[in-house]
Amino acid sequence: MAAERKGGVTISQVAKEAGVARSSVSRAYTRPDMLSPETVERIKAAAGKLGYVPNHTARALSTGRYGNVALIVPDVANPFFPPMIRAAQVEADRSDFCVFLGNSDEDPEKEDQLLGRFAGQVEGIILASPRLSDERIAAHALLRPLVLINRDVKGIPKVLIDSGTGIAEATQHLADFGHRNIVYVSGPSTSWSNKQRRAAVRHASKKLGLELSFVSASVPSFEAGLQAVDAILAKGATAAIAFDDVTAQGILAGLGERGVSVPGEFSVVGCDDALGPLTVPSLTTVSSRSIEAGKLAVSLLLEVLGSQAVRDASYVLETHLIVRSTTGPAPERGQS
Amino acid sequence: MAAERKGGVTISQVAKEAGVARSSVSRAYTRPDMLSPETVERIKAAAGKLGYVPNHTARALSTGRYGNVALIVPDVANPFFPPMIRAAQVEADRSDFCVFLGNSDEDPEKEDQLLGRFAGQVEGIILASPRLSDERIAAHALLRPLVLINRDVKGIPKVLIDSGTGIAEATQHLADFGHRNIVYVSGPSTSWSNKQRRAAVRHASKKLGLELSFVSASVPSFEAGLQAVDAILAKGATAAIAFDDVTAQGILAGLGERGVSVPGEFSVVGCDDALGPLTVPSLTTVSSRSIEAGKLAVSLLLEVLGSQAVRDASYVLETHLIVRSTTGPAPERGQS
DNA sequence: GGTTGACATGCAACCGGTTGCACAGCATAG
DNA sequence: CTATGCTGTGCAACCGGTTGCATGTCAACC
Repeated sequence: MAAERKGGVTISQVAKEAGVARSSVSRAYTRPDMLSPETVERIKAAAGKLGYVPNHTARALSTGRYGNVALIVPDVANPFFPPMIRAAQVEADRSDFCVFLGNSDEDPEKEDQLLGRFAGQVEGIILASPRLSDERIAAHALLRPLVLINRDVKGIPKVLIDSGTGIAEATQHLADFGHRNIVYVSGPSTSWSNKQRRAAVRHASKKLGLELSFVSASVPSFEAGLQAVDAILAKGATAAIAFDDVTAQGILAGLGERGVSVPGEFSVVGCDDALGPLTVPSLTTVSSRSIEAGKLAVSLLLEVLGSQAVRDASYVLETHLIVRSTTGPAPERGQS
Repeated sequence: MAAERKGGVTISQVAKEAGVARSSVSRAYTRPDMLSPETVERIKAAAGKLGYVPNHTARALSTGRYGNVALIVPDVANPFFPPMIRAAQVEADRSDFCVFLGNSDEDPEKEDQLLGRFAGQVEGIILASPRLSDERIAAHALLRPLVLINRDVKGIPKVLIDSGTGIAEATQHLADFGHRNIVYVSGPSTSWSNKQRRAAVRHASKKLGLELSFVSASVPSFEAGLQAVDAILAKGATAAIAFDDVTAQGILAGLGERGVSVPGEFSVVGCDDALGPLTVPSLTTVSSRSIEAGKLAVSLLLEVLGSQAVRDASYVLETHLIVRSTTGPAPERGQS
């Protein structure tokens, strides 16, 4: 009722109103069992009357428990991340934690800055697909609990989405369709996922006797995919596996512009299933499990926070090929 | 260098190391002009040696300036929001603010909870497309600075994306193509944007003499769009304007399943330009300006924080139709 | 040469909670 | 009837900074 202007009703005001000591008010909230039921009642009544709400910040300062975690991603707007962010959010919520979100813009330095800015108001940090060096990551991990997503640094708990399995399936799928010459359109060089995917496609191609070339789209974006098309066609390939779905869509758009039909003349495979069946033609891609990764990362972090023990836990999530409509038989070879 | 175990190098440790008082260390960071240059230098050196980082929380407690803002959205994974979130993030960063992200899952109650949880550790809150009642919003606004996006509550600063202009253009566009019977597929009933769009399409249809019906997709999602298709076709319409792009994509997919060609037999218009030209066929839609909205909302909030004055400011961003490939001439009318 | 004022720094209170410890009151055991 | 222990509450220190005020120093001024 009594909507005091701005700011704050404090513990002292409640204490005075209820005729008890400040410490009793505090305990009424944190350890009510220490007080007689009547006292608790009286305090709660006074608090209600004044509209008292415990101050999160003050509590954090004296207990060291902030009730916050931070999640840092390279690009919020990349459709791979929102579902993950959402899942992390939900999971944190279940334990009454708040989530700070950081966007590094694919920039390692920015990532470092954010890490610093968040420090001191979070209990732990989740770094998703970090672009930072192993050394810096290890340094930060020394200062506070850290969980990685899609990055493998020794001694730090992590959740890895193993796109290798899915990529291998994709390569096999293309080979089955008779493609002999394919391209892998790679993503950020500092991305663990990119390294993993690149290695997987190389390994599978070798095993299957496919000719493989690489084209680089340093940033995973629609535009980068679009711009990669000329280079891709120049390699004489009949199919491409892209670092991610967004890049793949760019490639599709570029092929369309050049009158190359998909999947008739050229096949495209994405990765991360970030767009779902939402596009037409729907994209053949590799499942990502980013939702599980987000959820898992938070619960892993909270677990680490609970038991000081810095468990060097790793969760690995396997992926699989999802065949939709952008892959088909290799075209008959007219000329070289 | 000296990587002290966990937690924190404090101001006191730095003070001892540098041989000065705690207050001087504090001032070396907040008001260096009050100290002699040499002292500042000596303190910074000591701080560097110890690896001192000012504690955000402690500072917030004593100054009341938290350096945090919260952004609450109904669904992070809805592609309309990520670009907005990103823009808000970037803008906040420019002023050294951190961003809490909240996801309400389209649930008013959850929204209320989040508002409560964030209170006490943020200086201000941005509510994007809130599903909460006007009363609750006004109540929260009384307690702390609040900025709304796509919601119009009297006396509260806001950024509105006026999709009305774009929707009117879209209706005109369909009429020009000879469509006489159209459907508006509406979104969440508590959404201000939905009300606005609904009103705009109604108004424009009336003016142009079009027959208009409504189909409801209570939640804006691909599935909801998919499920709305039967109802849409039952209305005998030749074109649909959807509440947003995601719903529109669902409609497109549903039409595809039923063998209805777009734009040959049926035209579809989305709203928000959330997907860009990313899809094939690319979606005719209404621009959203969500990036500007996110940026503007943050700068407006920071401005309100700067000058206590609760400016009842409103920014209105006009929108326009973006014609792509999902609209075309109305089909010849074979039968009724 | 004593006064004045600017400047640099230290002291101590404060922000709003939490928590170890002391203490009073009362019941039970010896 | 005193020793013992438990329970409920208050006191005061502490978390890590910020900030108003007091103090000491030194140069400039009359």
